[in-house]
Amino acid sequence: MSHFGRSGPPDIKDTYSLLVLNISFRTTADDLFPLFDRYGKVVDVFIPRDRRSGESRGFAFVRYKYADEAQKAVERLDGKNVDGRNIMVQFAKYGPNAERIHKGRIVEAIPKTRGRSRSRSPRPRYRDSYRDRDNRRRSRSRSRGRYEGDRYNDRERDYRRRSRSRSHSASPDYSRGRGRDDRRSRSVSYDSASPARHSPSPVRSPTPRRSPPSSPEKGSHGERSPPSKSTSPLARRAGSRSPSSRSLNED
DNA sequence: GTTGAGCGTT
Repeated sequence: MSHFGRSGPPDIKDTYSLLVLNISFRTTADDLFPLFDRYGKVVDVFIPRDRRSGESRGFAFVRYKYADEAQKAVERLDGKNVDGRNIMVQFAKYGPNAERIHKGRIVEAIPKTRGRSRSRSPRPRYRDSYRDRDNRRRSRSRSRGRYEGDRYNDRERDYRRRSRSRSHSASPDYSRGRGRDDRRSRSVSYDSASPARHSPSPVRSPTPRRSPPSSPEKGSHGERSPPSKSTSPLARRAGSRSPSSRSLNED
């Protein structure tokens, strides 16, 4: 998708991959191509997108044919304002298929047994990601500023907290105050939506009449028979009559 | 309609 050929990478033998970060979510490969093509021969422009949502993840990969052109593009386009966001262009460090990249150039895949006991210094085995990339991709965005630890595991949250202390400045007082305010604000919203504005007790369901909060009921009818063991007066009455084929006709 | 550190597809 979003690249020239629809059969994966066209030709990655001597191309130089550039990683473009901090681009807008609306920026597409077609928008980046003319911008990067001005500084050299762009072989391919690819923007990883989410499979479920289909939206861009906010970064792109631009492949140049020559290193000097790629280097020039990095220096020229790094920090350039594109679509309202200043992009960050740098050489890619990792490859799509575990290829080794030397200064952005795809050298070769990781060999199995070759020169293992050479005089080469033992580089760290843990390169970085490739094992948690799916994890952090799930919590890609927009769930970080409000509710944390709601459905994410503790290890995931801890991982993000420690690793992303970059522009994160929060004090316990601020966090506590905001949480309290937020909670109260939400409660007010619910009361406002209720037909009866009176809420004698801040806890308990605001409508203890006949419809639980689980039923998205707005008016008077539209209540199907609950599939569970709900013993609502209405449901029980209907069930007592015709539990099989009358509920559809009844209104 | 939202979000914002990072490293990629048939």
